[in-house]
Amino acid sequence: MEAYIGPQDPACHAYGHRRTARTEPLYGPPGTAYVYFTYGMHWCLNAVTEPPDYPAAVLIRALEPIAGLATMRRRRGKEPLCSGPARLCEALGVTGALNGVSLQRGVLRILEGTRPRNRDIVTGPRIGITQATNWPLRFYLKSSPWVSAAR
DNA sequence: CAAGTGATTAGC
DNA sequence: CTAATCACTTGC
Repeated sequence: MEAYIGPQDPACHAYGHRRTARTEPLYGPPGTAYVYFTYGMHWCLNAVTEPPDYPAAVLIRALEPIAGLATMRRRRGKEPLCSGPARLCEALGVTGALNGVSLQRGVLRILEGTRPRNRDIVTGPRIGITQATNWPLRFYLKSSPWVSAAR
């Protein structure tokens, strides 16, 4: 995942408190989905992280597909299934219809699971951005094949 | 490496 | 209104 840490982050969609129709969900409560459409064809899923009116979120870049593999394969049509922010949205069927919904209750939820040990979490520069390119706000598991396939 | 693709945004 | 940009993926 990658953090987009708010008004002072030039790579954040809400940089400088930019508040438009698109960025509105970022100003909602933590646990809100922020789903945006980019490059004319891809959806990307974020989870809002800060209290209302402080627009910050994390972009989900990869996950380990555990259940519903057949459905994911049908939606994606190819591998990898969930390595990459737009791939994972396609595999999970996430679209703009879920923009602004709660990720704590509803059809799309982020559950509390087994937390990785801190020493297994690695940081690095965020991918694919043109601003603040070397801020170490990408967090991932070094030994995870799913994130390595996410570039 | 470049193309595809269209919403979003800033700037007239 | 116009034009530039874009937190990506795929196929050369």
